[in-house]
Amino acid sequence: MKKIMEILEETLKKAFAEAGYDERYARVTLSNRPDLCQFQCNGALPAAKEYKKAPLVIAEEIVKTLEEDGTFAEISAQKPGFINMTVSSGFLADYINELSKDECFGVKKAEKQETIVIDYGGANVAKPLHVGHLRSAIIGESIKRTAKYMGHKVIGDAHLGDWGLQIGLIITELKHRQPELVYFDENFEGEYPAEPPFSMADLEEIYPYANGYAKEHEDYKAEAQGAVAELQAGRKGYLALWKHILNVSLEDLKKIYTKLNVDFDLWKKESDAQPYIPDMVQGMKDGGYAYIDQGALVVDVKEETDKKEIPPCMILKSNGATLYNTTDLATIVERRKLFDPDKIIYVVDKRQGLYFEQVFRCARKTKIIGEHVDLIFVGFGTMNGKDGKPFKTRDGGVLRLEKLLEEVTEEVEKKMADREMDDEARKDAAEKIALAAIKYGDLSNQASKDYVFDLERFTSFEGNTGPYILYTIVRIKSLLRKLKEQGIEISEEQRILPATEQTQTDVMLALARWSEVVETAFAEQAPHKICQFVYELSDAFNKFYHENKIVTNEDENVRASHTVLSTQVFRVLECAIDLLGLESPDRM
RNA sequence: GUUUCCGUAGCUCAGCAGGAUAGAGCGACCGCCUCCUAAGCGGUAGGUCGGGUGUUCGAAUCACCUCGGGAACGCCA
Repeated sequence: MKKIMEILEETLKKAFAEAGYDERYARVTLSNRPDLCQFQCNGALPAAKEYKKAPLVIAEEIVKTLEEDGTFAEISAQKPGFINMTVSSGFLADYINELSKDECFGVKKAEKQETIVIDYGGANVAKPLHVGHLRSAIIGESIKRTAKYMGHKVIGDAHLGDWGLQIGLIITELKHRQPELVYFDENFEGEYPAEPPFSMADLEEIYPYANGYAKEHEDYKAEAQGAVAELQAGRKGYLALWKHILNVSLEDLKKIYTKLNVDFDLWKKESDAQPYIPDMVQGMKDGGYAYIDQGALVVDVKEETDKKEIPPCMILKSNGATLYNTTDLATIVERRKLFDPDKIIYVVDKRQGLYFEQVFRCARKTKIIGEHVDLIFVGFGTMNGKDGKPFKTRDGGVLRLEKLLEEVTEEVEKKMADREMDDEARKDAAEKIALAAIKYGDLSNQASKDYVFDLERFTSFEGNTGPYILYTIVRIKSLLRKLKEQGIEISEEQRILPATEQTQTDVMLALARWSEVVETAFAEQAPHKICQFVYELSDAFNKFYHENKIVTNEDENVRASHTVLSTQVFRVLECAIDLLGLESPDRM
């Protein structure tokens, strides 16, 4: 289905053409003066220059040809040369009724289905998820859902970090603590134990300790790096330990991601790309791209047009070990082989921007990825505390994601204390509201910017927050439930009547924007645009709700019409929050 | 040092393919429940869009400069 603005634009184009002007001037936008009109066209202003006429004269000519058009309740030429348009309530009602029949409420499925890999996990094994992983998960999940909704074939990959220095650190620390373990006996020939020699809790303690220690002790760090190299070279005992670490962590990670309503289609790990490395590296050497510099194997990626110095992309460290770059490049090889994607989207901390630029350039230069494949870096900002500095716990430590969820849920439960609900429903609602508070608080900001995590504000049930959105949905659910209780059935054929007052018109105009919002949110990887829309629609609906009796309306036709309109709002809101990765409770 | 991002109301943020009086929310103040969830709705106050110059009929939006803050800049990921 065409968007409402496309319809208006076509109408205007005809008018421009008829009046002898280029139809490219007929661009229609939302009005920035809603007090005057709903839509506007500013084309007469630039056209004035080309045709050497006063803009207002042009605008008037256009308006004249459209005055009788039933689309508009009002169309007029204003001051410098604006064309102001307000559509007729009949046209709007017809339009919304048509949209209602559409499966996706007007969203056009992509004409060409693309295969898109979205890399948005980045969690490291052996490290508990902390708030730093939150953004990647939340934003990536939303982008993934939006892409799927647009009809693309999307593969969300957790892409766990299981092959880097952190494993070396853990192995080293274990070796120091329990040198007697068979994993460290190079002459050991038997089967390694099936049970891991540590629990997740152990790992959570070991890693930060080892990491801190390595920062202060060069030799210890060197030992850890050596362990990584040995692991990568295939030392059996280390491989066995690595497997244990992986298994223990994976279970924990899956649990928490489930709680976050984040589900990956694929749980690939850095190590999975290892088999692709030898050939890839060989190819880079054979192709004459890679050379040895200061002992390390690198590929130059700087370009003539660069304003800044782009360092070469390192492929192998001077000790022969692979690193992040190697793995990421090999992962591209792997993804190409397994999925032949049209696009790979990386949802990563924006501080890695330069790094990914290097990797992307290297991938293209060495031809491990074709020109037609889009490599997209979606860099997100830092989540800060109220002090404007990176989010920390009160004692300065990193806050575990689980803990954060708990705290927010508790906060919500506190606020729900006076609600009359049974415990199970309350718990369910509190969890959904808490998640909405966190996710909406995050997603409503532009991803690339830092933002302030404010528990008070996010869990507040007022204003532009997740809870407010859920509340709006719950209100509609409640309405529909009431209707059912009273045995009132609304036929599927029931149409929405033309609006008789402003709040209804506003709801309908908001609904009409859905398709455009989803499409831009997808094209720009901008979930915050969905949030903005969701808020505006909720706001419009709450005003409408306040002004109108729906279930209790005396006029049967109006009641039916209002109910259908509410149902459509409900449909769109549910769909929208699903794209954000939220769920609404039945009551709250 | 180089590069880059950001600076919009007291606070948190939208707006930025240039267009009319720059929008929300929170906070402050004032109102609205015999009526479908008041977790709602209405209203008031609050801004030289960091500063400057330029391009333009027109700049929060584009260019340049400047101030302030963050970040990145080969053997971490």
